[in-house]
Amino acid sequence: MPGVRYARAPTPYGDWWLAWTPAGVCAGADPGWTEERFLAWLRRRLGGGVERGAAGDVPRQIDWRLVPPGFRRDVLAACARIPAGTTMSYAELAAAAGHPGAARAVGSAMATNPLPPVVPCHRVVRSDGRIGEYSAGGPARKAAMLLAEGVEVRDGAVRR
DNA sequence: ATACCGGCTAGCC
DNA sequence: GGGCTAGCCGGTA
Repeated sequence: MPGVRYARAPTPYGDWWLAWTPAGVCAGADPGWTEERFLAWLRRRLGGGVERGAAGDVPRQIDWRLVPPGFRRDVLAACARIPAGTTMSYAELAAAAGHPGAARAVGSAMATNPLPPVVPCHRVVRSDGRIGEYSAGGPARKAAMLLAEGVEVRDGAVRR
């Protein structure tokens, strides 16, 4: 799959690894990943033809090629519409995505989000306000990211 | 089919 | 508030 570029690019949460095609951003990985790890991860999913690009060339659009249509795409697309500085519970996101009652499965979909932090799965928290888990760096990073965009986080929970 | 498993939840102490 | 539980849904082996 030629035409895939990647770079360590600035985000509101620091420099993250991002990958893109002419169609849009298709993958992301947290700052803790080494370049080798991200590259290997990209090649396994997109094939060869992945090359380093310029951080300034990252498109704004999202390229959903790594998210198969269906439940996961529905949920991640709905997640992408959560405004910065706000949060939604797993149950609310399930309903917003057209799958009421699937809160538990939404957690699993977030856990396999291939494009953090572009698809802001860090804005999805538990119904009781507790921060919940975060695959791309753990709950502490999730809390820091929320704080960075103005969400009040106290004792591992957000205001509800 | 069938049996787990996991970024959850509501209900009940 | 805390802790525990059965129930929940979609993914994967």
